[in-house]
Amino acid sequence: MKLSSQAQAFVLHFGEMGSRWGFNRTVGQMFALLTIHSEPVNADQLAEALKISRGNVSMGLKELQAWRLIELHHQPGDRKDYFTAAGSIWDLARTVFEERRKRELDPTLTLLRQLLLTEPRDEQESESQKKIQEVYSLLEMLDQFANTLSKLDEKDLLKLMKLGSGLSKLLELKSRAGGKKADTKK
Amino acid sequence: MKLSSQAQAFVLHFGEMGSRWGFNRTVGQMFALLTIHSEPVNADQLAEALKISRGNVSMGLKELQAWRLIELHHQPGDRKDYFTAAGSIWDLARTVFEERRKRELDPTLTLLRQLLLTEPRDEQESESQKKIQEVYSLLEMLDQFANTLSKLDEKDLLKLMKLGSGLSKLLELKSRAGGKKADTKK
DNA sequence: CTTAACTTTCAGAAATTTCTGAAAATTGTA
DNA sequence: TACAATTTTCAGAAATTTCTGAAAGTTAAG
Repeated sequence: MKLSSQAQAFVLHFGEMGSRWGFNRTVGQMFALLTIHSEPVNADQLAEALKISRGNVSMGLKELQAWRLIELHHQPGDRKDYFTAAGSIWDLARTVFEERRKRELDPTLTLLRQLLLTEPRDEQESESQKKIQEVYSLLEMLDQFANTLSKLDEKDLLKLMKLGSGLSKLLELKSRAGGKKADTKK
Repeated sequence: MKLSSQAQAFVLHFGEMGSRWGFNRTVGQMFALLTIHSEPVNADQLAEALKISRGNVSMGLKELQAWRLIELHHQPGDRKDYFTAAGSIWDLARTVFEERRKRELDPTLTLLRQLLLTEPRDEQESESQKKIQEVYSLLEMLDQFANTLSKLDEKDLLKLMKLGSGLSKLLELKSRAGGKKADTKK
């Protein structure tokens, strides 16, 4: 479990960025390590490579499993648990995207939906309600869009992301061609 | 500065979600408050409404300004600084999106670019390099795509997000129509 | 220039999050 | 069943982040 200096830098950086991506430093490091290292790695190796306690590794692995970012394996004749990143870089990015949508959008949508149920009692509340409705509509749409993106297969997703300025042209094209809902819009 | 119970719930929730969205609790609350409250608000009012110290408000405002999420105003005959959310809900969402891209993607792209410059010294390093390249390619593409989305005008963005399953059909359409780069792909 | 109104700063306190390591629990083997 | 290998748990310690409030800084008006 000796890391090249490149790998080392990669791992440390993912640790630092971790909190911005939704996990803590050591979880970020563990994820990065399992991502660049294609061979399965066990908990002791992680603890040694990252210089963290065995207990911390155990908690981190649990969290990465909750994110569905790692997979458990077994080596014949070895009772230890071995882990690898769950799939290709592409698969991992997709999973992170989906999990983040769930964690960042869903709870808010649920709350806002609930707030919109209660009738405003006065002018003041009516004003708030209106803003809440706006926020809700936007986040709801964003959530649906994220969902649509998640469902695209790799080929289409790649095509879409590579469009660049072609995207607005394509959207234009759609209007002219008269997309299914083009004439339904209010 | 009395908040309706709806507004109150909204503000508290944004405080709790704050950390997942890239800012701390009180900054999240301040942002939420300025978002539902259309009238300009001054620092003392924020401190009172959120029950936090004046110093904390000052720091939070500074951070929200760094995010470009609030605007400074002045009331005639009043020396205090007043703030409002910077634009419509739509504008705000766009800004959050752009700022997050900058904070979450750019530093990593910079590091990976740098790691890719050094020649691998052995088989081990060559393996790491390969993975780093894959991660880089994906994040670079994602960054470009986010950039493209940021540049779309509101009309097109709305159209795109509302496509739903129509999106893959549209992409299909593009292939058949023979997009500019369709035959250039390796 | 002086003063009063207001804002910012920042050292230390408080709150929160993360980490350790020893003990408890689990699991496979004989 | 007994035991040794391994993993998980979790109380308290350590590290980090956030918050307070008093002092310093800034600015406009007289």
